[in-house]
Amino acid sequence: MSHRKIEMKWMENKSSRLITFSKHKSGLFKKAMELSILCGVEVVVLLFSVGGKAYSFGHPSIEAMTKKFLHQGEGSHVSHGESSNDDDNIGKLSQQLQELKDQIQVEKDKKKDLDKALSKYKFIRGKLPIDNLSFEELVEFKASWVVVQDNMSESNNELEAASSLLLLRENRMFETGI
Amino acid sequence: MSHRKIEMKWMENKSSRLITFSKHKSGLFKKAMELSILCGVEVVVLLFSVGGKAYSFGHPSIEAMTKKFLHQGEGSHVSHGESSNDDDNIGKLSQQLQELKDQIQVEKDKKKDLDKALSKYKFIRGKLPIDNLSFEELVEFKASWVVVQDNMSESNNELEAASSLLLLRENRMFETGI
DNA sequence: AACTATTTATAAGA
DNA sequence: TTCTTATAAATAGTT
Repeated sequence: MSHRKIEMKWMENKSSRLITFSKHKSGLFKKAMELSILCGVEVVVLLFSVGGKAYSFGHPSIEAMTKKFLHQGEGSHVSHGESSNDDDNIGKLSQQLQELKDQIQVEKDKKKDLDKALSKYKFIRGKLPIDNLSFEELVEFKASWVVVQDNMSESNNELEAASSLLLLRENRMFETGI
Repeated sequence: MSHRKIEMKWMENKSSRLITFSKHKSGLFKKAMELSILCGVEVVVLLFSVGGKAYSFGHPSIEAMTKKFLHQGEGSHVSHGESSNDDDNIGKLSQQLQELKDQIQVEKDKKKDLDKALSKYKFIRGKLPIDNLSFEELVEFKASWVVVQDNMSESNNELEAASSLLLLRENRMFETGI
């Protein structure tokens, strides 16, 4: 009895599981790329292993998606009359970004001692009204979370988890598959 | 000559392409779920169609991932001695969040007029040093981006694109497949 | 939506 | 790991 189908449940045998993970990861990424090419869609696949290791696949490339993002709306915008030129806008955006950075730096300094206490903070579901936070509040929450994390462990696992959670929450508006 | 394999390139015929998209999307999500179950990994798949429509799949469920995130570190943290209790920490975090919210609201008010001009801003790759931004700077950039977007179109496409881009940039540290 | 001829993915073995 | 091969799964074109 060999070359048989396997039961759809967690594989307890570690070596088989690792082999299966490797094979299925390749297969999944390949399928993702095929879908992207055939139908002209952008695709992102993220995997988080139990050990916290993360794997990602994106097609088109990160470069291409960055380029698309940076050039979005080009050639299709409506003039408002009071517009300044691109260089001015770049300057203004950079300035705005710098002001936000300055503000967050102030927050960072004020919260220096708090960071340490928070580093072993246990979130209690229900006490923090995270389910009721808007997207914007979540962005802010994440910003504060990043501040809290600053002095923390050598691992980026929590940050990765936070990122995926934030993204998932942002995507509540998405159609969910299966 | 039927039931043959297809060329791996963009399908120009719209109806075939839609059927293929539907079939492959299901297949991809199924493969993602299998990998999650068999190997105990968390998986997220995001699709962005040309029209801007987005589809996502996550396993385990958003609920489960949220729960895991909220309880992360429980039972494994090291005492620091000067810790306060959970309720104090919740209060402090909430306060910190509120302060960040207040600051961003101030920024928002100050930038009210700028928003309009920026709404038709064309990003020029290379002029804005986005490739050199750190993760934290990107979080801040995104926060400012959200502010700018506030008065904008009814569509969430740009926000989705920004989200995926942010996530992709955060994941430069990840192993990239294929 | 369902049906099959084919192609593709992959489990186990080497 | 990488290859091989038997088997299972996915899917392209048809109905």
